Amino acid sequence: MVLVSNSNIFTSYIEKPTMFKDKKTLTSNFIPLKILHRNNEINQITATLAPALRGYQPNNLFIYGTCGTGKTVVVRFVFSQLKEVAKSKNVKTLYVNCKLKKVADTEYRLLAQLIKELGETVPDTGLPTDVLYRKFFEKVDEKKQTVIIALDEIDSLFRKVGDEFLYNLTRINTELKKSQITTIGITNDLSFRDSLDQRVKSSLSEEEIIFKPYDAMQLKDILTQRIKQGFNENAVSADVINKCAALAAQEHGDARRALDLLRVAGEIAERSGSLSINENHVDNAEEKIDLDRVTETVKTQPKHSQAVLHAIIKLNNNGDNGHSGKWVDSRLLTGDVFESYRDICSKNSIKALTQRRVSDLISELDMLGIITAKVISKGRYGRTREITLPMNNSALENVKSFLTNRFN
DNA sequence: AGTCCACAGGAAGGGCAGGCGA
DNA sequence: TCGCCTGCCCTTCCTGTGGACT
Repeated sequence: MVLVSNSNIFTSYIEKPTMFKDKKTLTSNFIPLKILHRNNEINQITATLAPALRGYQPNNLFIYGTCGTGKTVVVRFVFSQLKEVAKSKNVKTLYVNCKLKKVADTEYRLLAQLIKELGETVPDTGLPTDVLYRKFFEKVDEKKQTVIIALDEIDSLFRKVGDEFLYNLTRINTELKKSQITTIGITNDLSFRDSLDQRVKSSLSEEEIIFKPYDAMQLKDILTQRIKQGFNENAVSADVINKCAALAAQEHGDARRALDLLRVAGEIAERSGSLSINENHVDNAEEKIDLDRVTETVKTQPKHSQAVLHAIIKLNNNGDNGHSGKWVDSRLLTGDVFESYRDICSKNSIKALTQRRVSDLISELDMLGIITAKVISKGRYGRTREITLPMNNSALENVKSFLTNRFN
């Protein structure tokens, strides 16, 4: 073995000048001291939760708003403020993201997570759910207190396990002797409320707040605020801020997207040896974010999902769906994808799943945004899904080369 | 108006891995 | 060790569906 140099391989990285002052301020989970353009929403949530400080039970609250409209950051900000004042007032706040896989994506895991937040641990599996409910009740009811639970991305848990857990949570107060619980549901899905059971709907939506998307000017303000904390002076020009804000405004006023663009553009610029960001870096960042998202999602999918996607890409490439029926066109349909998938499985000595299961895998790929699958009817030639690939060329090439290496 | 197709998608349940308490 | 519980992934069985065709 030959040592190239005596100095540590990371020395040059540490010594290199950087444009970042504090990179964590450019991430979406950073809570700034002042939240811009959300005064009304903060005031409404504060007014809803304030009775807890006088020992009354606050109303349950439902918060709606598309991605990156500040719902989570506002709730966490209000919680942090509440905690400051409520130190001796027996108010406890719990925040759980129901979309976090293996953390709170089932009724059992959600309860386990809530119990953990209250300072006790339960096994990851093995206990009956009613035992967990009892443990949770006991822990909450240990002393006179108001517990406020924020359930972020509550719709994804609902889709998986139904609304029984919401019903239980909203009815829990009748079981408690000393304490009381308030639930805050947070969701991106504006139609979610309609899918709830009437009894859950009425008790959970005692108060409702809708977060509107940010416009380009508001996004500019938010970026400017974060740039002051996150970047050195002169690292980001006004043109770059405008561009990031405009791109994110096109994406339904998504502040998270704007911050990601800025941070990734900064990383790209720094790697190319620059100490400031230009508009090209932002373009590259936009492409990189999409590319990373798609390829990372594909790489983490189970083997059969990857095989289904491989089948779709292969058929899409051929421009020929291979079906021989009367209905002749170039659209990809479930039946053709299933045939191609079976072919891939047999070539790779994998036991193929049933069409019913493959149908679910296609739905899952659709939900992840990797493909789009629309149910169509072809009259007497049946009902099926029409599948298309919305990926851009570079993402498609990346995914294709990964899947070609993986399967024969 | 009735028939027919090719699925979609709901419901029920099997099999497996893993934890807990007796 | 055993019985019972869980989550997860999957199959089997079934009903429902929209629109072209007869």
